[in-house]
Amino acid sequence: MPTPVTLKLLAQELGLSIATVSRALQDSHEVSGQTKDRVRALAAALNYQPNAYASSLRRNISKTIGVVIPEVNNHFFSLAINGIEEVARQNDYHVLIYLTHDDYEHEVAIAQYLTGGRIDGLLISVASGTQDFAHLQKLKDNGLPMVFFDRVCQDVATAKVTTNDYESGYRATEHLLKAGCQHVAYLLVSGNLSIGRSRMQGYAAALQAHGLPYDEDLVLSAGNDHERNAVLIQELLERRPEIDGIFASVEQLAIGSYHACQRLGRRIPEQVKIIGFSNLEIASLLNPALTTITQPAYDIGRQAAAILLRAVTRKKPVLPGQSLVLESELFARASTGG
Amino acid sequence: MPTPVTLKLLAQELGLSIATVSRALQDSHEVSGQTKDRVRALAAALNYQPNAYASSLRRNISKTIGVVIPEVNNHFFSLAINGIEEVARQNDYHVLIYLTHDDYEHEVAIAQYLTGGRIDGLLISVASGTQDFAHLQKLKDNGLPMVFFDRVCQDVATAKVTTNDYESGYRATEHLLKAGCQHVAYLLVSGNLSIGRSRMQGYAAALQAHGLPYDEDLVLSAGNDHERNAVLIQELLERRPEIDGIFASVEQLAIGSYHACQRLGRRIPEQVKIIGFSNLEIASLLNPALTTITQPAYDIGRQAAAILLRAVTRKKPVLPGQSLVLESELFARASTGG
DNA sequence: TTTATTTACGCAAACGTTTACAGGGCCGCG
DNA sequence: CGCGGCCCTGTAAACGTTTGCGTAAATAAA
Repeated sequence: MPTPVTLKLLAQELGLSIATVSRALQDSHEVSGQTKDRVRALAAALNYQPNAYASSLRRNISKTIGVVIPEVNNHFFSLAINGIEEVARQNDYHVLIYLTHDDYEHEVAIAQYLTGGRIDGLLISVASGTQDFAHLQKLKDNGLPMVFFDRVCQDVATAKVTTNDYESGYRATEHLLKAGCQHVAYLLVSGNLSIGRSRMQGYAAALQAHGLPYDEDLVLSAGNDHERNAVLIQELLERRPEIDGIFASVEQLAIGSYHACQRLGRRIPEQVKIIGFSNLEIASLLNPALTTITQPAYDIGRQAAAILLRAVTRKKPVLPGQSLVLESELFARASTGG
Repeated sequence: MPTPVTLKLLAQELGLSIATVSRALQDSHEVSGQTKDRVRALAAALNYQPNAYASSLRRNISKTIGVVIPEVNNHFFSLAINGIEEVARQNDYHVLIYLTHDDYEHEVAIAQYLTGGRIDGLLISVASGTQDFAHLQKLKDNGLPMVFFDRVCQDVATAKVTTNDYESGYRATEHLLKAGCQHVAYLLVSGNLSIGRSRMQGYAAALQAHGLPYDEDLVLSAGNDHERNAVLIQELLERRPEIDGIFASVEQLAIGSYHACQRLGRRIPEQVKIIGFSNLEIASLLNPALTTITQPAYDIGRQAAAILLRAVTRKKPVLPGQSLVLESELFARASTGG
């Protein structure tokens, strides 16, 4: 455990004051070129690394952003993190990560943590169970810049980065209808998720546009337990054998649908066609290849981080007007008869 | 931007000294029960949250660990992060995440960052291109406790959490041989990856045990570019048409093999059998279902974090003797004829 | 009563940085 | 020669916390 090399040490070694050393390292104009060179040389030689906490304390800036997401074991979120991390790195920012496991209580506890000034800004995708947003509003009221992405919360006035969920829902449903489906089920995760709502509205609108009734019994609200979800889907397919199309509003439910069909011996796409929101790179290798609505997850992460960091580095608030809506893409594959 | 609520504010409000307030909140025995109650009540009312940086600076403890991994968009690592995050949370620790994108330069830059005292400990899975470990050795010499997981570096004397790579390589190869393969190719990512070596040794040993020759031309060293890897595999299959088995030492190369076979029109498993290391939950839904060697990724993350945090919280060094080897599991599926 | 001991609190220094302010040397200009 | 100005450097305070030490009051021991 060697003695840490601090400004004080450098100053002593060089016969300078701490202030001068500090300024030299910041390339301040009030220190001579000669001195700068001497300081920099020694700093490099001793591998000086400024103490992040002392600096943060003094400047009230941590050079760190927080990312709160439901889970990381999910292609959408892991791609988004990739984008976030890249932008953060470009701006010399560090990334703290927190997982809510899609649980409201966890989310509240994390929000509580985050009031300690540990981060300069927050990127968050709210848990599906979150109905009350007081904990997030409080963070914002405390002056913490934040940007929502994907799973946003409309009640908090700040920027949000999302995909065109309504249109995507419409297109996905229409894709099934054009493929000949007459009885399309809609699968969503329960809770107040705004994206679930938007996509469902698109679903309902497409049905209506094609003269089909909206049947509430065909809408399945699933939970967090993957195995249980598969069972729920299985039960739905048994209860309503006329179902010939499934629109899964999240990837996991598309997977669950595959499992359900496998167990029931229903053939995809002959008996049931399936489309799902998904960022699986290997959708094309599934049996059968899955038709997907794919969100630009990486870009969502990048853009959300960019908006946040722009605000943070310029010390300006994040405005709702900076919100972005990116487009998702439909890849037609074998699961819908393609 | 309300005035932050600090110890000073609480002290003024209560007519106490800062020291007493601080001690009260730490439940110190040198402050009376009455006063503790008063302090706690006000702290709760004003939602006092200690300034993490001031505390870190003073105590020289950040309650933060760093996680350095090649990428997050990878089932193994995202599961591992899940485990890490869980253990960290249980210990009231925060998690900083850094991605190397499997690039040595990135890794060095990150190591440089980390010397600032920002973290109390480090969990790392090294980049495949990393051959020189001076940057990591320097971190350790600086007194930073670290634990390697999965992609370890043998040269640094600290704990490592891995899977039984040699045995897994042996079993995987044997599985192909027992399924009737005569010409088994081995796919690895280039670089000095110790896991790649161990798995390959298992591969070579299994060949020998079954009286088959080790053919260097059947060993393909791939890179970071997924598309290019698929092409390399394709070329290998064309160059050596007798290949009837592929052992992919990482998930991505199993996927690449599927793509290669798809493009060449080779049927799996009739013409080519494939087995791969993988943590894909949906391996069973692939076309055909992929036979996998699956590592206990979540547990690896948990165990590595546990070892690290035990050392950090007890201020003891991490010893090589604490290393752990977990067992991976073979799931036989259709891609090997199962 | 005096002297030790405990209890409950305050004072002040320290962690390593950043930065407002002051000041000493040196120049040129009046 | 005196004075303002510039260039460079140092002094010291501040960020919010933790903690060794001192101390006054209260209690126990002598």
